[in-house]
Amino acid sequence: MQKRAFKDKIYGELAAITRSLANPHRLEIVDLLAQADFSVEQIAEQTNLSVANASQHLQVLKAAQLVDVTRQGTFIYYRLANANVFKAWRALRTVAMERNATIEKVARDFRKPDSAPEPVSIEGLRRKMQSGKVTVLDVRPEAEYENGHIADALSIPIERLSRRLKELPKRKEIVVYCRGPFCVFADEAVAILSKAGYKVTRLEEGFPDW
Amino acid sequence: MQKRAFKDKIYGELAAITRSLANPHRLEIVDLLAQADFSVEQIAEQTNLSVANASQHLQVLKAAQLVDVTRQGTFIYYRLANANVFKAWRALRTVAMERNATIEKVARDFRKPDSAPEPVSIEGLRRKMQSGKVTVLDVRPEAEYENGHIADALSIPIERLSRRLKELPKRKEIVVYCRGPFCVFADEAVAILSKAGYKVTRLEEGFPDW
DNA sequence: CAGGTATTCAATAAATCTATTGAATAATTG
DNA sequence: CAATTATTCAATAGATTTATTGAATACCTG
Repeated sequence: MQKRAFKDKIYGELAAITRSLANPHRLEIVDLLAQADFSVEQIAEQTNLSVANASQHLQVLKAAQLVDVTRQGTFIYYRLANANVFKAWRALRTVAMERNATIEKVARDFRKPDSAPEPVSIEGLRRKMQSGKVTVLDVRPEAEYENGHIADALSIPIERLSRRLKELPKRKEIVVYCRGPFCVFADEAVAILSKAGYKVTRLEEGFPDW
Repeated sequence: MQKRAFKDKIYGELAAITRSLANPHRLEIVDLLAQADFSVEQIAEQTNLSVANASQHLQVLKAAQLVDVTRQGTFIYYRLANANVFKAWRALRTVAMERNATIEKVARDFRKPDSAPEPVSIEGLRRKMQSGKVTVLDVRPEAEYENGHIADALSIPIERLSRRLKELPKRKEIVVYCRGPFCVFADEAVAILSKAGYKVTRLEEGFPDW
């Protein structure tokens, strides 16, 4: 094989994999699958896609071998093929957040109305946890918490938070986390909790980053 | 802004940046720019593109803010915007090499005819260097060597290697490196040197990875 | 400022990607 | 086995991406 043909082949394959990620819905799906396994229907619901359309996008990811499937009865569960897929997603996310002013602006504007406090970084949370003066709260759906969570974190899914406030100690500071920097569960939790008089911030990133 | 509109905006921007990488030529350009700055003409030459076409691809990367430019006289030099762009490229490369059997196969087939020895990893080279029994050889063009190289590496651009063999000590093992895992300069060097009786292997990855 | 060189722009046709729709398939339940 | 449910497939129209071509622009040299 000639040198040029070799390179065309290699970069062509590389681009094919990259293209399989280069779509808003598929990126959202990858971000979701970083939490846990989900069925096609669940994925469609979470991402506001029709089931057929979600399925098509999942086929694209599967063809690129970025996701794996397991059948359980009539349900087919999708998951990320491995941790490197998450790392690639995160590397793209990092570049995008850093290079693209729109993303930061949109995120800030979305959160501003709640006059939210500055999010805490992963490093910051580690320090707070070592000093022991913090309650860590996971507001993702229970299944995702069970699939993995920050050690000693409490689980109160966001939609039940208002009714379960009394489970949270009033004295300690609370740090809430959810799926990732683009997940709004933690923002909603911060709004609810600060209104209820808690000292609360959100973790900047999400559990998979942790 | 509604939750769905927020997500559509965020993932849309993310996908736009990902799309700017999702093309074989643009990936090759990013891989090249990881070495040093290059003018449009140089980029076009290295990647076998017409100048106009290379320019268009560079515009796409520039619009995504993945590259920066400097004008020097009539030349315009492009460079990667920062190290995170290289990290994103590498994360994609890692996933692709791991998930896509074609890439490994093509790379192996291309190298096999030379009955090349197994490449050494970055870790492996570090160990060899500590024991001091290795000559490290950089076969990239001189400008790239000058832009940055492995400490104590010799520089002999691949096209001059055959004529400058006497500069290399015969006794020590040689490890050659070049631009990256898809760069064939190191493979050519291994072929030349092993034919000349040297004990030689290539570094699996390239200088930017180091 | 005229001529030359490096780069970008603009227009276009071919190829590829996307969402939608409705039908087909595969496993489970009764 | 028929009915049900979850998922995939197939066809298609509209949108986007790409390479090519030739012209336009920006800067340098003399």
